[in-house]
Formats: sequence, structure tokens, C-alpha cells
Amino acid sequence: MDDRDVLYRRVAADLREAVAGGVYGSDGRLPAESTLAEHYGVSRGTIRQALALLRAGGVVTSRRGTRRVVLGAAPAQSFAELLSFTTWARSIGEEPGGMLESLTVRPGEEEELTRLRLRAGAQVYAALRVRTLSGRPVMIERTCYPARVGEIVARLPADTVSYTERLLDHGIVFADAEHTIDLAFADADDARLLGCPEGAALLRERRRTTDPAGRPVEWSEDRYLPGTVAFTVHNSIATSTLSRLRSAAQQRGQ
Amino acid sequence: MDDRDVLYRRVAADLREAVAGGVYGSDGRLPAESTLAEHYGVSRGTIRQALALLRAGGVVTSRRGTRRVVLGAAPAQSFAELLSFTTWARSIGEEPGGMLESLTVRPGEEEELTRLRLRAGAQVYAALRVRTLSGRPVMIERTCYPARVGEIVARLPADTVSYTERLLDHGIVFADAEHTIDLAFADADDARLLGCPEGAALLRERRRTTDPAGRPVEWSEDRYLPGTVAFTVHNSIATSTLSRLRSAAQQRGQ
DNA sequence: TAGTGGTCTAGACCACTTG
DNA sequence: AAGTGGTCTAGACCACTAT
Repeated sequence: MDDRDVLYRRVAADLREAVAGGVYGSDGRLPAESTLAEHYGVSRGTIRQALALLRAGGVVTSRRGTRRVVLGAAPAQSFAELLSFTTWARSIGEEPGGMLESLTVRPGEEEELTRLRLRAGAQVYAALRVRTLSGRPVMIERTCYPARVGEIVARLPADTVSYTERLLDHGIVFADAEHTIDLAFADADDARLLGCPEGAALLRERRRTTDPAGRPVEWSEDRYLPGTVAFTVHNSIATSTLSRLRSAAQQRGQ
Repeated sequence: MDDRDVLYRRVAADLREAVAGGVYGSDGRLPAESTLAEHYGVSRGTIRQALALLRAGGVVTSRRGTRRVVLGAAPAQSFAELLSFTTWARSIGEEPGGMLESLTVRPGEEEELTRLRLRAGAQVYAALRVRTLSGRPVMIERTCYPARVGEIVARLPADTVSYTERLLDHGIVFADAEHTIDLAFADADDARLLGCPEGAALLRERRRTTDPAGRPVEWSEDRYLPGTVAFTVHNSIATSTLSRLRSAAQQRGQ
């Protein structure tokens, strides 16, 4: 619906579909920007905005002097599908579930306060949840919320499937996220809740999410059983949002 | 030098520096686009191009109706630092090393051919390398090259530190990459070369890189010892290049 | 040399946030 | 109501690729 009321997004969606439908062949050349502008009855600037979306997603190349070339089909995954375990699970045809193990209100630890940009001594709401796919536990979620958000979370039933959707109902919008992906080892809680040996390796994603105004809304550490998920990123010489860090070696378990 | 000859990149670099230097404070508001345009003596469009770079990197927010707000300092990591183990290692003050264990020319397997977009039966150059940080093995790199690139690789000494830089000398440019990050278990080769138990968990990054024309130049599977690296990605509701996949469960070892 | 995408300008109008 | 960023247009010139 957001794609409908803005011209360049409409064009982008149409082009994405054309590429996915093989209209230009795989590794085929796209029409020139001027041709597309004429075809869609818009200015070249609008076409370029549309194509910038495709380029960022790794759908097409762009290079001075030559037509754009198809790089691959679009993952076509929305921001929501990435942030919400529930939305993601449904998109792959699985039945998502969630069960709150504990929710405590306590003074935030140093890193939590930094990430949530709270003053020293501020209270945080810390939730521990088990996430399931078709009833099978696959992920442990440890999330810290600032009071403003935590107060809403605290009123949700323990078996609420999607916190994200409920928060959205209350006007909490997720706009930006910073993800760090590495490996961690199961602690006693992880082992008990996921049914794996203590010390087993898990794929870890830590994430800080902010709202449109730039205020942190959550700081989460998710731990997945091996073989359940993989993360993919596209980056290019033009837009690089991915980077490699020296590991902080601050793993919780082990 | 590329940043020098284009106006909006110069402006972006300057703004990035100003943000990092705390000129606007953390979570402070940036000047209006029109103000910046006047200050730099450029059009608003150019300012918007510069700010789009910062936004993509998670440095600032952007939202209709209000000034932009500082989200965080820029990782300031270049595309090269991400693709090249060597460049990355140097940037964190470590001494990179590499030793070729084997290089074989053989008919490509199905997935390799698909990734490199080669016809059935085509030959690939498959390299197995150990990468070290200050002499300590931290990563195993299994890379497939198409003949065009492999022929260059085959002529490099076994202890060549940076393949990327040598390939660049030969006009092979890396422009786009698709990364998949998950977890794998050490096979016999991994265990022997990294000095870890067989079956130990490793952080895996699979990557297909293409040149500016969209032709694949490498397909690589890298396996890192735990605690040596972490990957970070920024994404926003506006630009989402990250996605979550159901794991393909096609791990090599175990 | 012709055609392409990259950069830059100037101006217009609109949707939205904030006081 | 004023100010802000988002969208869109029209046109210009340039750097680069291909033939």
C-alpha cells in the first residue's frame, strides 16, 4: 500500500517483477533509462530512483557507459520480515510460536544502557522468550526494552506470538536496525530451553532497533539452533552496509 | 581519490567526519538540507545524495517533517575491507597471512557452476587456503574461480598474502557481493588446518562476488574459528539488503 | 562516434512534524 | 503556521563503454 502511492516505488515493483519474470533474461540487459522514462511516462530522475532500489538489493548492476545488467532475482524480503520472527516464519510457510519464560524489571547493565541510550541507573524490561517453528524450539530471544516500550510488553500474554505486531498497534515503529552476527555457546538456560547440550554452538544475532526518530526501542540477543536460519546480505562498491568486526569475545555462555 | 573528484562524496565524507567528531552531539539534530546546501555552495540535490550515503550506513535517520538525527558513528568500512581479508586484517592492526594448501583444476560441481554462471562441464579452479592473523590460523577459505580468473590465481606464489590485490593488478574488479552467513562444523581438513577438533562449530560465510559487468569472479566458502570475527549489517525501512533464510542444511562437514 | 549511466542544478509541490 | 524532508520534473554536461 505504501508502494502504491509513490511513483518510483511503483516503477521499482514493476521492474522487479519484470526481472523476476525473466523478461530481460538472466544476465540480460535492461532498457536505457531514457527508454524506461518514456515507457512509464515519468522523468529520468524517477526512473533512477526506482533503479537505485533494485541496485541496492543486488538485482541489477549499474555502470557508466553500458546498460544495466540483471544480477539476480530479488529476495523481495521486506524490512518487517527481517525484524519479526513471526512475519518471517509465515513467509516460509512455518507456524511461528513464542513463549515468555521470564520478564524482569531491573536496573540496566552497562551495555544495555549504552545500547538503549538510557541514563545510568535507568530501569529496563528484560524478556527471555523461546521461539518455535511448528512447535519445535529453534531460537532463544533475550530482549531489553526501555520503560516506554517495556510497559507495553509487560501487559502482553505470555504466549503472544508477535510482540512486533502488538507494539505496532501501540504506535511503536521499527525503522532502523544494526545487526551483529557471530557464534555463541549454549549456557544452561539455552540448553534447557532449546534441548541442546550445554556448550553447544548456536548462531547468534545481536540487534539494536530504533524508531523513526532515532530512539532505541529494543536491544536483543537471539540464539538459533544450527541449521535453522542463515542470514544473507547484498553489498556493492556503491552501497556497503555490511562490515566485518574483530569479535568482541564477550560470549555469554562459555 | 575517488571521493575527491565527486562533489557529493566529498560532502558526505565531510559530514561523516563532523558526525564522528561530535559536532552535532550524539543523537543531535543536523542542519536542514537547505542550510547545508548553502553552506557547501551546492544544490539541495547534491546534499541529498550525500545524506543518502550516511543514511544507508546508519549514521543518520531521515524522516519527513523533522531534521535528521545522528544515529551512530559510521563504521567507515570500505567495500575493499569487507572483501579482502588482507585489507581487513591490516585495518584492525593485525598481520595477515595466507598459505595455499591446494589448487585443483576440475569440472565444476553443480552449485559451483550455477554460482559462477558457467555452462555444464566447464572447468573451475578450486583453491583451499589457510588465513592467519599474526601467524595464528583463524580461517579456512575454499574458493572457486572461473577459468578467466583462475588462470591468474594459478600463477601466484603459494604464500601470496592478498589474492584480491593481485587480481586487481590484472584488471579483475570486485563490484558486488552476496553473502550468506551461518554455522558449519569442521571437517577433517578444517580440523587439521585450524587446529580444532573435528566437528567443532565454525562461523561460515559463503560469498559470490561479481565484477562491474555482472560476471561472477569468485564463489567462496570461508570458515572462521569462533571468537575471531563478527559481521555487522545496518538496514532500515528504506534500504533493506539483509534477509533471513531458512537454512539450506547443506553443510560440508557433519 | 554514438549511446549509456553518473553528476549536478533549479525549481516546484506535497506530506509530515513540531511549536 | 512554519519548517522540514520526500517526491518529481526538465535540462545540462560529463565519463565511460562499445562499435
